Amino acid sequence: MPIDATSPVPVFMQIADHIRRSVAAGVYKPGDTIPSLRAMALELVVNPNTVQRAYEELEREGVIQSRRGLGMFVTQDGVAGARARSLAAVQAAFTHGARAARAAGMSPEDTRAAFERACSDGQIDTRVQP
Amino acid sequence: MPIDATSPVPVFMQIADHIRRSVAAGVYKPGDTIPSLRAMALELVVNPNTVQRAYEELEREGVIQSRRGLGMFVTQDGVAGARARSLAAVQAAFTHGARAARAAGMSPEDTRAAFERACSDGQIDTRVQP
Amino acid sequence: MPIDATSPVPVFMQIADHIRRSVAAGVYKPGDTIPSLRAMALELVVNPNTVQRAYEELEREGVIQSRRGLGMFVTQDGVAGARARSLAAVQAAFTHGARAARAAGMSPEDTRAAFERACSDGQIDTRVQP
Amino acid sequence: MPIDATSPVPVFMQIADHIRRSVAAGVYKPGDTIPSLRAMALELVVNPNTVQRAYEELEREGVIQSRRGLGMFVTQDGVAGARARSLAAVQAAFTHGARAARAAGMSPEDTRAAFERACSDGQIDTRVQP
DNA sequence: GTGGTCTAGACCACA
DNA sequence: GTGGTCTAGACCACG
Repeated sequence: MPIDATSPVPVFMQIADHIRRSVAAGVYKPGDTIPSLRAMALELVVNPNTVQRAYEELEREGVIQSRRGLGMFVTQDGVAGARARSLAAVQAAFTHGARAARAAGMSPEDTRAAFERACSDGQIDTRVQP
Repeated sequence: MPIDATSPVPVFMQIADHIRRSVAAGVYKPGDTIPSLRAMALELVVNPNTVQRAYEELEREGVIQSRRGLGMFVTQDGVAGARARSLAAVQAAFTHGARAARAAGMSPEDTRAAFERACSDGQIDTRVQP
Repeated sequence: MPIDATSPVPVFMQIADHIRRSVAAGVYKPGDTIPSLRAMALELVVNPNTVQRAYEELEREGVIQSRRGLGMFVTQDGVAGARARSLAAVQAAFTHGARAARAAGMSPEDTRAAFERACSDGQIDTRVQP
Repeated sequence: MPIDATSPVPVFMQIADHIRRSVAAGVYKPGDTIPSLRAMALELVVNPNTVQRAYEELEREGVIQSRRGLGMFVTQDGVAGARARSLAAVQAAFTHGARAARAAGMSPEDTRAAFERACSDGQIDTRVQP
């Protein structure tokens, strides 16, 4: 996963978003464990505290559950929530883009063209490496 | 303009984005003045210093030029830059959305549907009131 | 005279400096009048209030004296002060440059070379047009 | 470093100039951190926000790079820029002095003498205390 | 009235 | 501890 440290959106949110999407996509299924705090921190070259905050966030949402000494497990009923939040995030991104396009005076055609371009670019595989 | 204080993207950037888009859309033309620091601050219910930061950014980009005692003026050749940056921002939003959709396991059809929904929602007029 | 509106040094000071130097150089001699407030403002494309502040500054220094309805006159004993202040300003500029050069790790040779270049560039005539 | 609050050049610019020169001189090398916002603010008896503005400017110039929670780091390729800007500033100071000298009617000999005096005065060590 | 700088002090994100 | 954003309110330069 690409972490953008310069982005205004906090790193811990980027991590949480990523896990949430992975759960929504079925990369991690209910009962699976997600990568350990330290493993994740090493992989992303990020402070463990930052990963911790992301995991806390997901636990609060009920997507994962910690079992001391065993790791973080994807819950049975958290998948629906993860899916809902992920779709909402996608919708929010598109809505934001559409509004910005309109505010900038872009024609509907150009806006649609930008979307098509985004779909091609989006083919870049962002799957997690387990 | 709607300012979202809870957004991870700083308020001053939201303001700068807004003005940039307005310039790109031709709401403010070269030679025009944009709303004064204090007027903008009052309208957005934000501290004047925050507006100032936004205006500084735009001045650095060459979109506007300050004249002490007179106001901030849209430059002749800053419009192209404003346009370019605005379009890039739109593209970035769509690309981000598309990537997130793919990462969440959304089908191309659902992704496209989300975009269409965004276009309808985007019709909300976000023009500035001068 | 070239006025730099973007400079951090206030416009009124730039004007005062210029007049002071002109007096020091003998362009305006004791008993002469300097250009009227409005003439100066028109020539420099500056607000009359700004010129006024410059003239006030010079009057406070004793370089000029206003005679109502007649204009601003260079005083007999103000010339020495104008000269002293102008020389001090020159000295200050060089000292500032020398310190900056040293702080930037420039060699004495390079520093001297920069000065020589400045002398060549300085030949640009900056005399007032009466 | 001496901060002159009465100078027409803003304090934050004085700070940025100082750091830029230090980087140009090799006091801070690529990969080094410069003093923290708060440390600098304490040392200069200045508000942290003021230091921040200076650091922002340097980051925009590419001289330093911020890492949240870690500090501000001198970049690999920002040193050249810092050097170039610093030399340009020295040149500007000398040119300004030379022009002022000429406008004040100083002889080339006196001008040169003023420069020599500046060089002696400039020996004052303005290195930062880390 | 305009923009520009500075301070004091708050809260947040990150290590 | 680090940097980053925001507020409230001050003073200055300019028109």
